[in-house]
Amino acid sequence: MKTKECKIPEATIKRLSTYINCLERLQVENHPVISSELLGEYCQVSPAQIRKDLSYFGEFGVRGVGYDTKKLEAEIKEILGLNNNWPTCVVGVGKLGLALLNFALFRKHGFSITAAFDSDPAKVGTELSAGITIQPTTEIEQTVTGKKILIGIITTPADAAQKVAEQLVAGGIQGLLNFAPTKVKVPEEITLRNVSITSELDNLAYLMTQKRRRS
Amino acid sequence: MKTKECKIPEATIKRLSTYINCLERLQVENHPVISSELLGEYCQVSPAQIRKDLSYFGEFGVRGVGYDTKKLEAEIKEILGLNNNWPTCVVGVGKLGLALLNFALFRKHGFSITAAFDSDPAKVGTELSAGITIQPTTEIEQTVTGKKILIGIITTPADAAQKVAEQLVAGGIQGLLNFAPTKVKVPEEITLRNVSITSELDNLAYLMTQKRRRS
DNA sequence: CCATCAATGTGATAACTCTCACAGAGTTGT
DNA sequence: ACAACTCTGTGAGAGTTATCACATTGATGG
Ligand SMILES: NC(=O)c1ccc[n+]([C@@H]2O[C@H](COP(=O)([O-])OP(=O)(O)OC[C@H]3O[C@@H](n4cnc5c(N)ncnc54)[C@H](O)[C@@H]3O)[C@@H](O)[C@H]2O)c1
Ligand SMILES: NC(=O)c1ccc[n+]([C@@H]2O[C@H](COP(=O)([O-])OP(=O)(O)OC[C@H]3O[C@@H](n4cnc5c(N)ncnc54)[C@H](O)[C@@H]3O)[C@@H](O)[C@H]2O)c1
Repeated sequence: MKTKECKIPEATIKRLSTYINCLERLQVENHPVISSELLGEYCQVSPAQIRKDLSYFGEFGVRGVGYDTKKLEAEIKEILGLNNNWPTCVVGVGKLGLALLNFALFRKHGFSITAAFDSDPAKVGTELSAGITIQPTTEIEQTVTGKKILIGIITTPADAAQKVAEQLVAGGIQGLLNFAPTKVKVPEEITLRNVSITSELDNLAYLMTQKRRRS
Repeated sequence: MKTKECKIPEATIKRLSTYINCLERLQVENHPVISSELLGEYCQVSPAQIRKDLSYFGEFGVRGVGYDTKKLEAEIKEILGLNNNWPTCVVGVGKLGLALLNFALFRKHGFSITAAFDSDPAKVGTELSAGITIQPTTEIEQTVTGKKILIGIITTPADAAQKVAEQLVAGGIQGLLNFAPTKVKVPEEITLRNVSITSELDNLAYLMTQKRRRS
């Protein structure tokens, strides 16, 4: 795998992630090989876009034939770093945190959730399905350090997010995925992504409103 | 509110949604007025970007002063169409579906979830907190039509997503938010957004891998 | 072994999005 | 009433991302 340049569009990375899901399904459906044309139809991306996305990282297809689904999936996982094992923890075991804790696809992408934290005394001590016990937030720092956890998922209410982020950073976390509807601030060396599910719905409402106004 | 042109960047819409959350917090923290500079710091967007985003839709600030937080929030909600009431339903009341059903921020943005469906006979009939009872999927079409539901949220496993989408469309749905890791196909007149939480984590892994390789 | 064919990989180009710098509107103080 | 000042709104330009068209490559079959 060669990485020609450092300027890969963020949108490309997002698409690579969806290609994986398509490729997995294609294998189940007995397609050992697929063209960019057909893959594009599957995941609703133009064929040229797919080829361009892949060309940033190397040549993975066979001209005149297409891509080996199994091999391409492995290559993309390598590109994204999903062939590593990423020790991950969840802070805030509420409705959303519980959903994420039980989300099977995460494990398939290399993320293994090895700890869960909550501030609610009633929840602390609860053993979750995966053999993980909910720990108090006071143990965040030492557990993250001790278990060498690299990724932290924040699913606490908004007003707790900043403090939780700081505790995770103190423990030596390297990446944070924040679901709380507030932007947390962390040192520059920490990789941070804020996820806003609400904005997806808002966007839907906007598009629908546009259509309505136009007609 | 004037809409000068039709070509609003998607990124702008996404940011408008986050501005709302910031503006709400600013009001609670007793800031009746805010400059683009400070708002930018709050939601980690450059001041120029904020002004440009807003300028697509009109003039909302007072020169030399800034923006009225309360008024601006209302304006943005109007722009996004969040001042309407959006009757919404959830299909697939699993871990994620339940989290979304109980998510308070949705209601604040104008989305009122008025029905929930699941194919699991053990779940059908369960009364959820909001006074909503889980209905069988066979009732999707008639309920969507009867309750004039406009938005459908799909949180079923991937292999059920397409069929569910078709049932919702048959009932007259206008917008779909799909959380299943597969792209569903619907008629052009339906507004569709696919949400991929996995790709957010994948993206995080990619960024972290980049940093690691660089050093 | 060569001709034919299908689908990739990519440079050029078009489209889109963000950043910058500043003119000018409105406020505040004298 | 006027001057000094602050922060908005925006055109112009830089930078980024997607699309297009086609030359190129490797497979396939006679
Ligand atoms: N539920 C959703 O569908 C959804 C969607 C998008 C974003 N979010 C956001 O995700 C977060 C969690 O949502 P939820 O619906 O799961 O809420 P929830 O109330 O069900 O869960 C929050 C959990 O965080 C715990 N908590 C509170 N303070 C804490 C602290 N300081 N340290 C550790 N844990 C703490 C609570 O005990 C609770 O278990 C919220 O910020 C919400 O806005 C939720
Ligand atoms: N859990 C997460 O954190 C998460 C994150 C991102 C995406 N997703 C996706 O969201 C979807 C749901 O995830 P989950 O964790 O809630 O799974 P889940 O298994 O907890 O829930 C799925 C629910 O869908 C119901 N269902 C199955 N077939 C159905 C059908 N044909 N019609 C109606 N309902 C049906 C099931 O009975 C179940 O209640 C999956 O596609 C998953 O990939 C989940």
